[in-house]
Amino acid sequence: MQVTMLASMEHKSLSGMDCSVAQCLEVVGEWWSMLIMRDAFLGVRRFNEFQSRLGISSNILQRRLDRLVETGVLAKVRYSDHPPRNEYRLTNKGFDLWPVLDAMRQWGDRYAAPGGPPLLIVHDGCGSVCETIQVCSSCGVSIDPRGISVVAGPGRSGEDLIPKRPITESGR
Amino acid sequence: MQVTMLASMEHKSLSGMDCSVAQCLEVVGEWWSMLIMRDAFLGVRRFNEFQSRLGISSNILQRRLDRLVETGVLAKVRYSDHPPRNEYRLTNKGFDLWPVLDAMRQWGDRYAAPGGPPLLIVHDGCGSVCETIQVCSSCGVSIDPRGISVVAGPGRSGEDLIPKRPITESGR
DNA sequence: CAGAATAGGTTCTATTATGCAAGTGACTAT
DNA sequence: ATAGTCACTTGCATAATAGAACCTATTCTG
Repeated sequence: MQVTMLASMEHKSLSGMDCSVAQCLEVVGEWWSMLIMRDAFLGVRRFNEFQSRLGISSNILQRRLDRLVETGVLAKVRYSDHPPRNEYRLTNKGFDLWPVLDAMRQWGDRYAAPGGPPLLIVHDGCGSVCETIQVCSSCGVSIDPRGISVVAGPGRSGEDLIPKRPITESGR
Repeated sequence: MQVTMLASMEHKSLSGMDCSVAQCLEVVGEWWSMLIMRDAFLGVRRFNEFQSRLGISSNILQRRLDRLVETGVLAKVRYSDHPPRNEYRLTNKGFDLWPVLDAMRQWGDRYAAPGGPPLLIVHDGCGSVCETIQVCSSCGVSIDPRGISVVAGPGRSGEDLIPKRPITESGR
């Protein structure tokens, strides 16, 4: 699998990595990136607003925003020329990170929210507070790792695949 | 929102943080953690196997494994007493991180896999290569951020919520 | 018009984490 | 007896981070 470096630790790229999870981490795996994206989904756009909500130092925020723009998940949009002012908005590529963020939110709600979930999601379509469940795109049935098999795709040799076997401590 | 620190950077905890995404990142937000979990889902169990697949140094691997055990997503299971040998298996809590990993994989496949997806998922139930889609747990319809509203839950005051507005550069 | 405030940064330094290499202890295989 | 494996642990140089101060342009306030 040849991972050499995780998420580009401020620039060492792991280009050759043939794993999509690692590719995703290269974009949003740095220390504050995911929280910046979360705030972007909540409607935050401006430097100062990110900074005050996150409590991050401005130099780090600047580097993260620059990198998120560079990798194409945020776009720097000028909204005033006269004091030169920019805001950061999600691109479509950034918007598509929603399932990742949503999955993290649900996991955190379940395992690390003793006072109940901090945020609730209301599905406008049906009007109810809901969770997100994962279903198979072919048959629409709910899926989890126990009901799937992993095979090598076009982007990899498959030599390093381990034969299917129980993966949890309880032997599932 | 009061984030003070992202993912515990090797131990500074951000205890008071009322955001489930941040809570999740505190467990798997460190540099190699998510890739270790990915390998665990692929069936990797032993120290040496993680090390050789990831190309990570042994001291860092040790610290990551210890932390993943400490936070309860991996379990250290003794499989030999006589040379004392342990392996690391997913707990149920770790197993439930699957949607996060899967979402990252799909995003990476879409935006960072020029040679095609490195791995394909076959749904054993229907036998076809498939993707995962997210649907509303109430009505079963596919959802994305445009069709939902966010409201404060029991775990938060809601004061810092931003009124719903377009979040992408294209004004959606 | 002077002075304070705001937005969006940049620069500096101390602290902290990482990567690499080497070493340890308990065995096992030859 | 010697070499090798597995699961760690330690030390050290390097790199990334946090925190604070500083900077520039512009607007607001008195």
